[in-house]
Amino acid sequence: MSVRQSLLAILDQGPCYGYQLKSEYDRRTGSTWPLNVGQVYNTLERLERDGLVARADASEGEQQHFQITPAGHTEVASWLGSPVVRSAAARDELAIKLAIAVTLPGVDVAAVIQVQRAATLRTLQDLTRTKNMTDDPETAEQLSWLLVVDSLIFQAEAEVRWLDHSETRLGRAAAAGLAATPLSTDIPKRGRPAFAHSEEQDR
Amino acid sequence: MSVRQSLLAILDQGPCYGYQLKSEYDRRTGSTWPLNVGQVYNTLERLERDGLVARADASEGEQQHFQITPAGHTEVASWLGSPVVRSAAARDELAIKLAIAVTLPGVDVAAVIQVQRAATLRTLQDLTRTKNMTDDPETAEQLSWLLVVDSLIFQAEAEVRWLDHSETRLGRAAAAGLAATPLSTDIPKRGRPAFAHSEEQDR
DNA sequence: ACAGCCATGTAACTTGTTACATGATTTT
DNA sequence: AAAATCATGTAACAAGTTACATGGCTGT
Repeated sequence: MSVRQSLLAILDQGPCYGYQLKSEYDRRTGSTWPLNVGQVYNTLERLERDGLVARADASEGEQQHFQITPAGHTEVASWLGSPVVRSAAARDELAIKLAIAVTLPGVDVAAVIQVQRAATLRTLQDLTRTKNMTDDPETAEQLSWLLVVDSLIFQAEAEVRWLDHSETRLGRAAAAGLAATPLSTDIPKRGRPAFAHSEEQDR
Repeated sequence: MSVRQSLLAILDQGPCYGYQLKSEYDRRTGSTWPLNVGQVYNTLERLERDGLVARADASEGEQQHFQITPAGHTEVASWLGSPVVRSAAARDELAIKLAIAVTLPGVDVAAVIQVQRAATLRTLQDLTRTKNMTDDPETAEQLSWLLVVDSLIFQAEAEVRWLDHSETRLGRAAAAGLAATPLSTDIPKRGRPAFAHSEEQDR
């Protein structure tokens, strides 16, 4: 939803045409998450469909300007006024991955953690290096770009901490003789073996 | 991609039928990110289309078992063997939101930060309370669930820290007289005013 | 009998994303 | 003249998500 909402928020500043919106977006969020131009036009079409923006009728050969509608304005205000809920909806791919890996027999979870940590540390280094190049921002765009980089750094640091934490937790669990579970064993109501090479049949 | 990959990884343990996959997924990742059953069947169909799983021919009235193909097995190994890259692709909705908000004139960024922090702190409290209920895990599922909760806690903490950090940074910027930029002002090459009520025309 | 879970699917839809075609204008 | 940038779109597709229909089985 962030592309859609961002473009709408920019449009709340005044009418824009497609290409302009793309450059505005780039100017404001930097090159971290590049935006394909085509997506702008798609998004605009969908925003128009939902009644949040409207085409300003251009007088012949003029660029197609889009302007926000009252409903769109309300939407932007609501977006800016309400927090982003991260736990719900947006699945954390890494958390899920590790959660799955832990429950899977025969998977070297320690290795998974190690690979991830190495990658994240490398990312962290790159980010820090990049950031040091432009501290002390002079424009609002530089400032917002800096905030994005900060965010990535904070997140990456938290990720590393979590990986360390998980590693020790897993060590303790292994020491306690806790092993991963194969498919559907708990409460074998109708005792479904699930494995093809399993002996008994469940029906 | 996490749902698709997770289901495939579970299938790597042995053949499953649709409903079973859903419960396996739930058992392993807990209730944080619930999975709709319908999605399992959709995902299975797409995995089959991509040649990563195959229908095991059921002998009359039997459940439709799916089994992983060699290609699917390779895919799982590759998934577990390579790190999740977070900075690329996956846009951070909050970071983008704040980055946009900072560059938008007339937006009370401090308020946005405050609302977000309040919400995140509340989430953090809930998570901590939930976690304390089941520390010291006894099964691999409890362990993986705990890791997920830990992950959310670590992330939420990082988020709060980042929000604080951003607040002070914004304070400094405001003190330095740094203001948000209106639409397309930098380098007015062909001097496009962008605002409808603007005086001059650019072409 | 009925409620509730087990089980399988289908259809419709969302946002995000990329590849491609097309032409105008500007710069080199 | 050629290359780069500006500018607008279209078409197709990916993954995620939900609502709905359908039927069997189980426990009360």
